[in-house]
Amino acid sequence: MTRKENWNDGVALPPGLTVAAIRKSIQYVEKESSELVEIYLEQANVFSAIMGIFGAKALDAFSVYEKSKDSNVAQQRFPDLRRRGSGRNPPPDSCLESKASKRPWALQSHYDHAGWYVIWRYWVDPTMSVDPGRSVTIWRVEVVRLEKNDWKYEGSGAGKQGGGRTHTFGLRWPAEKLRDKAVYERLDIRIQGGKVVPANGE
DNA sequence: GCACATTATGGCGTTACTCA
DNA sequence: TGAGTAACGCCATAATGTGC
Repeated sequence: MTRKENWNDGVALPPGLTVAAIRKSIQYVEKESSELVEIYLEQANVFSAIMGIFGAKALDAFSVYEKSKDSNVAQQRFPDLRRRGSGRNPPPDSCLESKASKRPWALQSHYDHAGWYVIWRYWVDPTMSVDPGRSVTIWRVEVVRLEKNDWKYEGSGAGKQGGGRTHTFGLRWPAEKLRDKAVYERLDIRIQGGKVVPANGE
């Protein structure tokens, strides 16, 4: 493998989560999602949701975190994952949320739950120029413990008068909060002009 | 003044629950 | 049983803020 990558041992991980589990998860998500790029081209938001789901699925398989046994909860309630044996209403330290985004820093959610978050930053490369045979590349993975007040309410103009998105919560100062939380980082991909691009000359 | 990050606001998708 | 509501999953872009 020729990819240039960096693993940062200094990032705090939630109890029981290992770097090995994250490594396997990255491989799994990249492989599975590469086969679904058509969805990205069709509708990016749906693809991104699927990326998050793949992330949760991988961590369920490779770590001590697991999806809720109650399928209703697993499908739509916080958290995506909980530590094995942490019970029905796990404390924030045992909650793990899997999120995927193609944006460099920003993080949006529909809820302001406290807990651990794993963020899969991905890049879609239909020409497969960065990784031959692979059209989806995870270029950074952040692991961070967030509190309720790290989230800022972002209102919505949607209402009786007309459409719009439903309200969201956005992470305050994402770049500052996440800068040193990257447990994994590709060195041959960087942020330029607020966009993700392959580094020149690689 | 430029480059970049952040904020605000526009959009779309699914599924489950509640209640008339 | 069907409509409305609420919960979840996101992206894009223009305007504004900030640091060099």
